[in-house]
Amino acid sequence: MAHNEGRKRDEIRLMALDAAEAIVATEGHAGLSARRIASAAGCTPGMLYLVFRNLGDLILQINGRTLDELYRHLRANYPENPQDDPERTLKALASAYAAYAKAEAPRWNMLSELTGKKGDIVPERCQRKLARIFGLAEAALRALTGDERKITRASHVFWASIHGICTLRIRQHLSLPNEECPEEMAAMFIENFLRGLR
Amino acid sequence: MAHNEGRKRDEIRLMALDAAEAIVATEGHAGLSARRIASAAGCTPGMLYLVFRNLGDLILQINGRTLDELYRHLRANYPENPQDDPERTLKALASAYAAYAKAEAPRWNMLSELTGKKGDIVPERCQRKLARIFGLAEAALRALTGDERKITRASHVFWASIHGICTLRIRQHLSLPNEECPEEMAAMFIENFLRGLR
DNA sequence: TCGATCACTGAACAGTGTTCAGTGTGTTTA
DNA sequence: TAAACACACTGAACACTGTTCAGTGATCGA
Repeated sequence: MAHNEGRKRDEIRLMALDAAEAIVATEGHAGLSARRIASAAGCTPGMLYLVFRNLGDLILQINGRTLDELYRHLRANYPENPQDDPERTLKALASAYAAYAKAEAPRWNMLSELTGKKGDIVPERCQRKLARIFGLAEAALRALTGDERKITRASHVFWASIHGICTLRIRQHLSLPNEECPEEMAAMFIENFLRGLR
Repeated sequence: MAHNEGRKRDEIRLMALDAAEAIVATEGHAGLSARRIASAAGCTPGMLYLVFRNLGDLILQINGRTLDELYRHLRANYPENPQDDPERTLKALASAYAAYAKAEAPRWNMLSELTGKKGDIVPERCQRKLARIFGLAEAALRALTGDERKITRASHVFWASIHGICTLRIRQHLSLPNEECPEEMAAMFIENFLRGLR
């Protein structure tokens, strides 16, 4: 029993995460509720609390899977030799990021909302998933300088900017003219930022 | 009566907004609730719904006041002749923005969360408040080129990046090394972005 | 003073996250 | 085989949430 227990719990965990992701995909983050997740996953609300610390924990685990999916998506559009043409590489990353954010808007939005409501720092596991994504830009930037600290900082600036640009457009804080799509803004950022770095 | 009505309603509106802002400042966005706002503002929950369409509307109005406050804060650290030294101007804006975001973190966070939950587009009034803030950067960028479209796009990129950088740090998605403060990241961004533009 | 009006109330509704006494099944022991 | 135990699981209950609206009571004009 003791060793079955773990397996069953993990099955429920996965069923709940799948169910929750499906709800988020169709109704957005607001559609999530313990009772709805439980009924979609074929279990009771109480059971969720044997598997997750609370709903925030469940959302955090979805975010973890989103980061995995995002990484796979970025890798799929990643050149073989990122250092050969850093500008091309960064543009490819930005473009793939924007495409993912647009296609999976509710999931992507959830990454920023509720990232550990109260003092709950982002767990180490997620930090590592993020570091892996950051690393994709670092590899390209390494072609420009040997200064590792500069590379790290530049990749932080790069991702923060790309994320900011997508936020501006996709959450529609603004009604910008149509030609101001994330890709064009990202292109302007990358071209000038890299020209400055060189 | 009919003309008193308006005044009283507006008084209640202001009391409610003040009360809600106080709650947000001490307990964050999660501390807001119709009953708590009402009791702090000295009215009943039902009354809030005579003054606001719903809580989202109330939050939107707080966001409007936050944008006003932010604009005043940015103006206070704005050089007389922004075009004389664009880099200095943009750095001052970024620094002031980061300082505000840090000092008023809960209010600032609310700007991104819940920006019109469901199809509620950001109202025109807020759009104009935002445009006014964007304009501060545009004035500095005008020293570099006469192409108005380029200026507009560059200011969008500028604000998106600065916002992204602050998001990265203040929401603590990441445990970056301590020396990676928003100011330093913003400085790297501005220096290279401007060097590229010139 | 009477009547009408209407601003305002607060109980009620349908939902929320979360807990935990109780149930029923499965396993181990005598 | 029968009894005792263990424990995974349930779902009713608690204290909240946003929102509504029938009813109340004060204010105003006649």
